[in-house]
Amino acid sequence: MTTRPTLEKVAARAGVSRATVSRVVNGSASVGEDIRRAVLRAVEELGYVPNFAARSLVTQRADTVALVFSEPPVRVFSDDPTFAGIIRGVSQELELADKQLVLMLAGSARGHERVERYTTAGHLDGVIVASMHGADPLPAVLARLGIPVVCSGRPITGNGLPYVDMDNVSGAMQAVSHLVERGRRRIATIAGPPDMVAGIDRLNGYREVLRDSGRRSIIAIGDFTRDSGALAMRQLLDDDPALDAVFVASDMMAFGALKALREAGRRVPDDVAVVGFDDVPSAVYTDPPLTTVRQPTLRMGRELARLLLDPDQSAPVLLPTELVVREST
Amino acid sequence: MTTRPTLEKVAARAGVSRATVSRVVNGSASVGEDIRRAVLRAVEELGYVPNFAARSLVTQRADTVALVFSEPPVRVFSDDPTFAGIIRGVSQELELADKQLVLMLAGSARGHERVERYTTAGHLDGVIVASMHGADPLPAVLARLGIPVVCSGRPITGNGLPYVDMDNVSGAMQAVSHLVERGRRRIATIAGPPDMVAGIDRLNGYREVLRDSGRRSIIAIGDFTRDSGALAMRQLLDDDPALDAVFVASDMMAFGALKALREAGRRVPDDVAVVGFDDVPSAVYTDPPLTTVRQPTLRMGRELARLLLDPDQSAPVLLPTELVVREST
DNA sequence: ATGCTGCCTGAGAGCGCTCTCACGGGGAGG
DNA sequence: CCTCCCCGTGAGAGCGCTCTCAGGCAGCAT
Repeated sequence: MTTRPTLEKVAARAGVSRATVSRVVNGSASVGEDIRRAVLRAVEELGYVPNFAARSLVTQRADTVALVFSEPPVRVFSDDPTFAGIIRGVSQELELADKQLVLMLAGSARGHERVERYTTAGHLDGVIVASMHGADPLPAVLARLGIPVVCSGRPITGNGLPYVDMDNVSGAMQAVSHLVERGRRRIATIAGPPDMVAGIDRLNGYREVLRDSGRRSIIAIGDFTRDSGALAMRQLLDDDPALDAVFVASDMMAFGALKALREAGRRVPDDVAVVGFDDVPSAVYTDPPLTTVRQPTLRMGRELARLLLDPDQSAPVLLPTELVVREST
Repeated sequence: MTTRPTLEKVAARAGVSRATVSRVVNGSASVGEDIRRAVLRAVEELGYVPNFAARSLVTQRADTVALVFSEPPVRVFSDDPTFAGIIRGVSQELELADKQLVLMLAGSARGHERVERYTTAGHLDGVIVASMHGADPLPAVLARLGIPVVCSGRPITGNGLPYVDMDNVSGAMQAVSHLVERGRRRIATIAGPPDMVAGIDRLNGYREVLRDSGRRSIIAIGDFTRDSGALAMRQLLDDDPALDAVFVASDMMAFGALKALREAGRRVPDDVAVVGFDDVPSAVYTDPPLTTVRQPTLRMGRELARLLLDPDQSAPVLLPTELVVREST
């Protein structure tokens, strides 16, 4: 038990050479059927499992991919389920390719450096970078290390790397158009962080529809958290007490907004209609259930993994979003 | 860029032997100060980073620890923030020890097998097993492989392995006592899965207080998800329409229960008082804000990592829980 | 029967690192 | 001034695996 069997041992047991065992284990063709069987039996009997480090040393591969969140850990692993879907999707797809996923948080400069070292040390043969703020240099740095990199969300400054993104603009437009169709006159928005693509694009979608429908925009900014949503809602109510609708750029913030509205004595949707973005599971459980824009997070994860694994596909992927109408509008 | 510098290269550049460079890189004592400096300069100039596979091959260490969830991925990475806290805690502590964390899902038999192979292949030098159902054989199997294993949550059948657990019994007792003190007469519970320690212990706590206070118990079972909470609440209302309080074994289920209560026209807390368990962030955002039992998830993660890393500590750790009173009671 | 082609197998050289062991030289003690 | 010791350094042997290369043998054509 203490010491694991090596290729050598298996070879001895099967009465063949190391090379042959290696061939069998790696599923190489051209091994005599009887010999193959003998080897497999020896492997079975000894409970042989190839040593990863030894293999990796010679193949220069690690069969491991990292999903890096360029974000303080609080948000990623708090309870924003957007990340959860992505993680699961990536994980599923990677499993099919028999690769292992490791999650890394790189919210700080130290974090960036850790990821870099980890990559350089040869732990990884691919990296997915998610939730970037501003012009995050990390993806480009990693790519320069000679390793495949894909981005989750369009990089704010095109870095030429492949990426997968949600169609945020269209989603926002659907949401706001819906509010317009419902006859709302004063439609505000709680936007996401101005240094994140999801924040920017959703705000642009809002602006566009508002402009086309001849309404004026009423804007507050949040950072995608519940607390910031509540805060922004209070500001909005101060700015324009007569607003009758609000498009919130994330469900988490919408939950905060709902609470602020409740505390301000406004009824939803009677006084103020609310639309969120993300369609997290708990959107069904709010009072009232939240109208929101669904985005395919699981699929995003899968596409990210696929893009990373497929060497000759590098075109960006844009995933559709869809309005889900519930009782908050 | 294509080919990373090796120890050899650094040695050549610094005009010393490989052994010496290795000593410097690994912080060994007894290297002349001037030579050490020369080596460090060479390392710097060449951007040398030790190859992980080569090192691991000889040291037999991987400097990597896995956190495996013996649970279908849906729950772990949905939006139950209990896991999030644990993950962050483990991650923090591991970072201090300069080890990398990898997350593995092992909800299926295939998953178990994957984790086993991964461990045997030498990827890991420690495993934390979380959210076990029933008499999960995984921890013991892994331990038999000769690798440190700790369990998150007391194993349902003592397997002799070190573990960290929340004081679920006491938490439940606090919650139910609180309900009793509030003068509630018919106190029901929505229990967790009967094959999970958290489910069992919380139910026991409930039972104990109820018995002592001469009330009869009214029980429904859920699986810690929102949907199951809603379902269980409806059952409870059927069973005893006159119930005036419910202790719910998880916040997620409590959210479901709140919704079911709302739909049944019951006011909270006027008609029915509700206490949850976990104190997830969104517990503040429900209507009304949820009274619940807080558990130190971050700390749990840290303790798990500490227990794993410290070879000569194997005593179980029991973490305190604390009632947080809000408006739902 | 002999030569040749082609397929299967084995031998052996590393991959980049750590670590043991031996060695050289300087300081202290005789 | 010589010997002993110890400290700092280098040489070299692997860790377990993959992969190239060459050798052997069967089968076919001549």
